[in-house]
Amino acid sequence: MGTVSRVAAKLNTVSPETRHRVEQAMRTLGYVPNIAARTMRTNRTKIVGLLLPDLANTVFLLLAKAAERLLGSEGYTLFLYSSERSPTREIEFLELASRYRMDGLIVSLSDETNQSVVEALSKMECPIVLLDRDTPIRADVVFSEHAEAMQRVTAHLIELGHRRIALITAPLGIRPGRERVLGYRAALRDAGLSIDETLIGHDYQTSKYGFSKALEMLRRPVPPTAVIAGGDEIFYGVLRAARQLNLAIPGDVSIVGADNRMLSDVVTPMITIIDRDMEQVGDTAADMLIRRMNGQGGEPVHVHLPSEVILRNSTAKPRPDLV
Amino acid sequence: MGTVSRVAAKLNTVSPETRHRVEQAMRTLGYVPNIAARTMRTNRTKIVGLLLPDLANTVFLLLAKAAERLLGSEGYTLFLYSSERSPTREIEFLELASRYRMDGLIVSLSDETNQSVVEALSKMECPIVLLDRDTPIRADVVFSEHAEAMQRVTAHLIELGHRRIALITAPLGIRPGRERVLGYRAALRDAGLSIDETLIGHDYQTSKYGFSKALEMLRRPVPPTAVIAGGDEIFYGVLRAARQLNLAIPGDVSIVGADNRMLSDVVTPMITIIDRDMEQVGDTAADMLIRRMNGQGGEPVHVHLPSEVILRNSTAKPRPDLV
DNA sequence: TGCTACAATGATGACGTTTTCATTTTGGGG
DNA sequence: CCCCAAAATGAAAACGTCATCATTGTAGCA
Repeated sequence: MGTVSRVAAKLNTVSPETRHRVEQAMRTLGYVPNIAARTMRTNRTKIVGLLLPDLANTVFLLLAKAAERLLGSEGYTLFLYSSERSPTREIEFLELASRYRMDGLIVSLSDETNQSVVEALSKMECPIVLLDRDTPIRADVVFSEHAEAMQRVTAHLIELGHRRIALITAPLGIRPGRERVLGYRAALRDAGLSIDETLIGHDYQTSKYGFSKALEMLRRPVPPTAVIAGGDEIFYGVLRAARQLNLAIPGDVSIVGADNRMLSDVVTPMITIIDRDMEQVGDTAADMLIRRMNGQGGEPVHVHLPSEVILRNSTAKPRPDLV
Repeated sequence: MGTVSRVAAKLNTVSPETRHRVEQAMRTLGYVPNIAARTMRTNRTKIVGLLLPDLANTVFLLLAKAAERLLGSEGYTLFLYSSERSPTREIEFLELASRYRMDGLIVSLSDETNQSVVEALSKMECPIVLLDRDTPIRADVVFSEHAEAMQRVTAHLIELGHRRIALITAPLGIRPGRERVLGYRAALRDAGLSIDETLIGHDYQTSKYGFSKALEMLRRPVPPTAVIAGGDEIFYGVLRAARQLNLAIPGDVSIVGADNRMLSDVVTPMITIIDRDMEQVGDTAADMLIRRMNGQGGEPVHVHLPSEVILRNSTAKPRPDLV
């Protein structure tokens, strides 16, 4: 009977006595509401999909945790999916979201220039919040600030006396990669230094690439005296390369990492990093999405969140004989 | 009409011509099947839930990836959930699984002695595969071997000349904690060494605990010459403690880690670890679950998978003055 | 007491799929 | 050329919930 539904929905159009009776019965019968049936009737699943490039990345986990907390308080369940940086898997995820009729999506693309992904994304029916990507899609976006922090930390290295500073970061196909290169160039330009293009790497966002690129650079006859790693994986790779070459940090080479507080804490010495508050990113994205799922209309909203440079022991003056 | 369903289900009771017509129409109308409706009719969601204690743990991610691959090939979607080692969240997950009518579950409990979790688990209707836990629940289980590998690595340290070997591992409320302590004790016993209970820690499975416990032990007037970390987080903590005290590895203290290949690769020096093939664990669990979901009956199956000791540079003879 | 107004509850249909059953069409053999 | 078997297709019911509408019960007021 419809009354059961009224009890479940906690409406107040049911007498206390009846409510009690129904609740009693639900317990003894082990009644569990059938979400599929509810979904068919209401067209809402109370599921929000979160698409991430990579789950091994602690940065994204902080974000996911924060988003889950906020969405959970509104009765939503978070569905976590990792694309492994594969556009094919990104499209598969969107397919999944359509079929299961998810109520909303938070999406971090692995390549914002990929046409088919962007097209599939723009065809979605549910509200979407994008993470840190420039696309023509009409959707809310949470941007992280990269250029300015990169400019600051590069300037800091220059001030310490570094002249050959390497930057290894994500491809230019995603905004963070582009922005970081921009900030880096700006700092060098401001200092009146020429830019050695061979000291900039932005081919892949993997630990392997960070490793091999850093290795190649640091083995040159005239190696860089500092290496800036943009992004978690590359950071790992750069650290491995430094160790492989038995380079002391910061004695032989200064290193700047990104995001990964856990790793940068455990490595000797503690690493200077560019950090951002991923919980804030998660909270912001979830909040924007909840509003949209509640039917709030209006133009797409763009939020910009700051990054922070945390100076620690991995950056110091270069050895005079290396400069 | 029912024919559409026949086309979607790829049954061969439909003429090629009609099939083509229907597929054409589906494309032009942008038809996406409604899983909720299908679920209501068939009582299957094609969703498998994976409950993990922690997503930051790379060990579990390898497992999840492997399971997802195998389940995906059978048309299942993996729903990932982290309990954050909270029994409350574990029960919430089971609630979720019931409401959404998931087809099967793979579950790693944070405390197998928790009555309400075990009870909730035993009330579930769908097939369940447990990961490495001893419970009275009638379900398939994938066990990892811990005791024997721990015994081997402890014996190795004894052979190198260590006499005060610390073990910091997971609580005895989960099988890996118990088994590791067993193996450790067995090795000491076999060598005829007495066991210093103050060198065994098994209170929490957190980085913080590993850090503070290792710090306390290593600061003693007569500190251990080797520390074995059982589990990922504790491993992190032990490394941080060693760094904080400026202890050289393995000069001042030998260290044995667990599971985390990524971390043990990047830290100087490379760390001796107890390792296991988590992809195999994931594959095995997924395979067992798929069989059950296909209706295969029979007694619960228990599978035991091996662990491996990988000797690297973090274990060496203790300094003579320390022994 | 009798009427109205409102609260509480019962009955019913619709959501989109699958499946079963009935009907129509097709093709082959007598 | 006709009939029957088999293949193809159409029609209809059911899954569990929620929302709408109709009905019953109750209390308040004249």
